[in-house]
Amino acid sequence: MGRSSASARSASSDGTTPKATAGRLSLYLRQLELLWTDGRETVSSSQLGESLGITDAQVRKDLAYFGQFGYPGIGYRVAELRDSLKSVLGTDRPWQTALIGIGNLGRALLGYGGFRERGFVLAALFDQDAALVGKKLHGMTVQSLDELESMVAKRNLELVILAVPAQAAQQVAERAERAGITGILNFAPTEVKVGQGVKIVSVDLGLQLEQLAFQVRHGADSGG
Amino acid sequence: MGRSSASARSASSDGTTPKATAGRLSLYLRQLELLWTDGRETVSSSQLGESLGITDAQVRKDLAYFGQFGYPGIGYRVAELRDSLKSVLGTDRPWQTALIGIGNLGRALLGYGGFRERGFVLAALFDQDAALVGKKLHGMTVQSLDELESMVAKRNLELVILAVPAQAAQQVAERAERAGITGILNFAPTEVKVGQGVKIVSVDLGLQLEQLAFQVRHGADSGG
DNA sequence: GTGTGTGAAACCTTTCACAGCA
DNA sequence: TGCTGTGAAAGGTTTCACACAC
Repeated sequence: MGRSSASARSASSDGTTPKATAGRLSLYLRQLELLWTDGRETVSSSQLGESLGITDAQVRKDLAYFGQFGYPGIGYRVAELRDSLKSVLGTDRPWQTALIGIGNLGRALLGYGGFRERGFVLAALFDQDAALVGKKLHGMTVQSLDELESMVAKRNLELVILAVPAQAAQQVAERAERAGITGILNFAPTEVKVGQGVKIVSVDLGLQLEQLAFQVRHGADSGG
Repeated sequence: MGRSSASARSASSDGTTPKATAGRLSLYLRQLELLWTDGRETVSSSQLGESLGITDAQVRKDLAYFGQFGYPGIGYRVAELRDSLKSVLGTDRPWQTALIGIGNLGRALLGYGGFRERGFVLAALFDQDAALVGKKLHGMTVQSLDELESMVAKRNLELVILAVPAQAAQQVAERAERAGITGILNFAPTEVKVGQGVKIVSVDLGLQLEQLAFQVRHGADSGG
């Protein structure tokens, strides 16, 4: 392929990113942030992969889907690759995000700094419980779900973190979809279906513990 | 292979369960619990897969790794398959579990009913912060990490839910390992390394949002 | 007819190995 | 020398398609 001799070129690829590769990009980025705070200037594919249990060839293949970031004989420039990956992942600009469901988990997520750090701005809080509506948490007022539609417009909300009970999840997700949301991070332990225009990532905490139990029972290699 | 004509036989397979299959077993189980509460007696592989976006052949292959659970012409008996999967996953008996790190996230996990429901018993709470030690939460007293070793013995603790800050995660994980823990569910947004005898499953919440952003940006199919 | 269990084919992912560049 | 980018080989996973059972 034609390579540019100067600085690396990031691209959205041809729309064909292997699923498995996408999942590792975030890991690389997390590691690069760490290297950067440690003052590292460059890193090789084997060094980058080592701490994550990923082979050097795998790292190079993954990155190659998005452009030519490396320098033969040198490796990758930490700051440059970090910025490129942010751009690929879409976190080079902030994402306006709503939190729906202000129960135990919702409140914890509200206090979790990791979202803002990665470019996600919690811009609105919603709950169906009238007893919660109007309460102030972390400088924001909990609103009724009835205000979802108007707030999507007003605050340009794009993503929703769904922390409602399983029985309510599908219904609320559909409402968010109609309101124009494009992505849902679902914490409810149930399958949620939405149209093609909305992406969903689900995190079922109980399910993760179950997976751990399975690995402990059978001697599955976790890669250490 | 030789089949028994009577009821299905569950097995730990030959130790070779495809990684991908293991990840789906929990989904099947979750769906089966739902079907069971709905009063369904039997379910076919296509019905079971449909709601999860999984093909019928895939469902049959996955289940076949662990035995012959199905009845030709009928499908699978819901209650029987549910019990078999619980046995395969190891959640047919309770797992004694400790929660380490009683911050925002830790407290939320403490209030989350999904763990106990699936067979995980929170049997001890630990935190390094002296200001928290001695406090009572959900009927349990927060203990100093110094008591971890004795509590592992006293309460037969097997798993740890690690909800500590990233900087502390590695150190605490090693301590849990030395104490005899066999599995760690890690919520700290960092790589944690332990010996072969300890399994780790990591859940990085920020990373999940990043994956969602990536899917929204590029038009990745989430399977709907 | 319905629906499982399973070889074989198709597809996807990872590893290997090496040309080429600094 | 050190290291990337990448075809080709190896390994794993999913889908197909059908014999067999109820």
